[in-house]
Amino acid sequence: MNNITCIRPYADQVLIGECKKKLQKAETSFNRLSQVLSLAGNDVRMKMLYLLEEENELCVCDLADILEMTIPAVSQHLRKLKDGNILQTRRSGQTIFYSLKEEHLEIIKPLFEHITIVNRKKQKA
Amino acid sequence: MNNITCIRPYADQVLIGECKKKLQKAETSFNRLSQVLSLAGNDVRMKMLYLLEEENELCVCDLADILEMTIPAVSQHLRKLKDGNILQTRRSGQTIFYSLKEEHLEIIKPLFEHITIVNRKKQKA
DNA sequence: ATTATATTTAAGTAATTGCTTAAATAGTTA
DNA sequence: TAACTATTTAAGCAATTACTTAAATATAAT
Repeated sequence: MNNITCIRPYADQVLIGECKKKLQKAETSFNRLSQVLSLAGNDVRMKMLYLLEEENELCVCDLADILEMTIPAVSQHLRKLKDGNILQTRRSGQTIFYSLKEEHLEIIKPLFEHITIVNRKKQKA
Repeated sequence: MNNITCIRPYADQVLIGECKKKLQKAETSFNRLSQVLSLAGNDVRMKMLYLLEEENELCVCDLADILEMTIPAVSQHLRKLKDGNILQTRRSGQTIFYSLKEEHLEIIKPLFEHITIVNRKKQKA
């Protein structure tokens, strides 16, 4: 029962109490936000989201070709994004097209502004 | 050698090529972004960032009290955020204060706009 | 020096992640 | 119906995550 709280006497209990209250009040927001970010916080899924933003919709095969990944691997990432209400699907025959969904778009979209397309000139040493 | 690529003949090779190129050019951005987001995409760390945004700086003990977590647990989260260049430290005696760092602030800060402090009246049913 | 406080580090562990390969679904075409 | 294409699902596994407890550092106070 040692590491659980701090013992320092000068702790600002008022501050701590207020902070706790703030967290409590926004509990739902934190859950939602961190859940969306944990989905976007993966290299592959980040790329998927970016591609879908650019191309509007893509099928599983397209994404597998572009990302040079296995179909099941791609499918499983897409499933997560769909479960997280970030993507939606449209079926056309046997092809399933994925696209960004409205729901969490206001979180996702601004992130793309931080993607800088760098035209680097690779120099062979 | 079956699941690796799609076999469909109607694949738009031009589109796929262009998409690949886009990804390549922004490779560094994707890495940086998804790395920052993976750090923020955790309930505890999201709360830490929010608290530091609100209070400017807090010590490890404060955060442990507020989050009702063990000191080492808090310390280890803080370390990750510091390693990711999201936080910085200031020492005052034996106390170490953590605060948000400039570097990735333009990614982190807009996220807090999605944290709504709801003053919900809990109704007992 | 000794003791106390604040923090970090390390070792261990259960749970989660992201892939792999193989099998199951589902719609299409012959 | 049978064969084919697109996708999902399932099982297995190595790597990572987030915690726990115990020990190590480092500064401060006696």
